[in-house]
Amino acid sequence: MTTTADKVLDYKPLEKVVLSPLPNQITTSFGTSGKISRASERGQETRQLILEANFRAIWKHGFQGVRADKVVQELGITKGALYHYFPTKQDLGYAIVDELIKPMYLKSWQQLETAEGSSIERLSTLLAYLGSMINNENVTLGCPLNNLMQEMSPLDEGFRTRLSGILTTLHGYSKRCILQGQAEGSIRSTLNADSLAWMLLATVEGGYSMSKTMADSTVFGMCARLLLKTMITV
Amino acid sequence: MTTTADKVLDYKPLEKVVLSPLPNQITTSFGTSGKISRASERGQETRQLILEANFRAIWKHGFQGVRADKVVQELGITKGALYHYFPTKQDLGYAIVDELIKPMYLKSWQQLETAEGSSIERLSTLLAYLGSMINNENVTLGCPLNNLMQEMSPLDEGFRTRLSGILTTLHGYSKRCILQGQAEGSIRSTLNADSLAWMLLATVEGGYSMSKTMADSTVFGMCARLLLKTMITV
DNA sequence: CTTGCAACATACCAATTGGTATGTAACTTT
DNA sequence: AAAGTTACATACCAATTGGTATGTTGCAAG
Repeated sequence: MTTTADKVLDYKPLEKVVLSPLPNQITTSFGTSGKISRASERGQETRQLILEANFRAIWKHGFQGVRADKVVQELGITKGALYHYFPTKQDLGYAIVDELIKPMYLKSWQQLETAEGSSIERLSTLLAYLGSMINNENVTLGCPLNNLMQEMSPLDEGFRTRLSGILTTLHGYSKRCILQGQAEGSIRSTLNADSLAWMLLATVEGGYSMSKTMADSTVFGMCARLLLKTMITV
Repeated sequence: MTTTADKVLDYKPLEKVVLSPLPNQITTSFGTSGKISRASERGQETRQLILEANFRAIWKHGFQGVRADKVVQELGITKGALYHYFPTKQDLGYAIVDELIKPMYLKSWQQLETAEGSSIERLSTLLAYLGSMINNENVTLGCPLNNLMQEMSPLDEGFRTRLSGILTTLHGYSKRCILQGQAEGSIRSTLNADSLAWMLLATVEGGYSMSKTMADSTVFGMCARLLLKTMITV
């Protein structure tokens, strides 16, 4: 017997975005002024390399655990370049959140508003997509957003407000999708949309967390599938 | 209109355990041999002080972020004592997991098996209890277990196996409680108990995570209340 | 064509790590 | 009461941190 939730969670992957190495779609749009010098062009490339390499390092070691100069050394870049673009480690961290993590997550979750299909189908597609990002190599790395939230929220208000801003946006996408689903009749309307949106986020992030520590990518799928099932009108 | 889930989540707090400072119930049972020397008694006290102070520091700063010798210095204890009891920082970390975190969580979640009332009532009591642990001072600190999972799982297999062991036990408590609830008829039996137990854990840890970064203790409550509501037989 | 500035490279640095080596007082065992 | 052990305190240490200070090189505008 396959239920609606099962069917709806059958893989319908979006364009495959591999997290490591980073999607190269995510590049800062620079040179909007029209005139781009060779030097500054190469400069922005270097800056981007530094950002992405440190993103990956933070993903594994945490912000505090990362030694930014060692990370860039492996790119053949020296401390000079690093501190040329990012005056402090904190600035580097903020830039990684603003320029890599934020667009990455907004892009994925925005599909809840822009993609085709019913609300529940869009939710299903998103969850399937998020689940498909987990593989055996990165399962213990978890969710970069969640990792950073856990580590930095109590330590640095600049990080916390940036990250809570991302969450608020994702919550907004989710809530509107849920409300629409309830209007359509595909999502149980007895469930408060605002709370359900938070629960969605909590279950997704918690699911990543469980998979990470259990080193078992299937746990996330179990949580996601069941979450959908409990939302669908009976 | 108050639903079953609302009613069942009305605070029915267990004995109030304040996390900071740590519950003094949680002390290693030493001296079971009957003969307790003065020196070793005082020694175990010192050891316990070191453990608890570092637990609190790790809760906020993460394992990597903690400087164990500075932590004990604030207790008037020196490095000598610290390295006398814990040969390395890693040993200290493992001891904190084994002797503080593990018993703390097992004790709370075991109520799912030992407490009175129906399964759904016990679940509700647990969630209310877990929610009651969050206050304005510690909301951005989050859940000590979740924090450590996030930080250390990819970095140290010893940490990961210890933490996954705790999760497995909590999952067991949850699953058995859910199965019993399904037999009783209070929990929707169309939901797979194993998956639901993982989703319960994910939503709880994810809820802590959301509350932490949003710096808003009410988010956890929203997730918990809705989770219960989706489990209850309609 | 030269002056200026961006884009790095190299060398250096104080403070901080996680620890070790060694001493000593108190207590325990024989 | 001598000898050994536990429970610390103090002083020291190499490696690492997050940076800074000072070059150097190449493009680009005036």
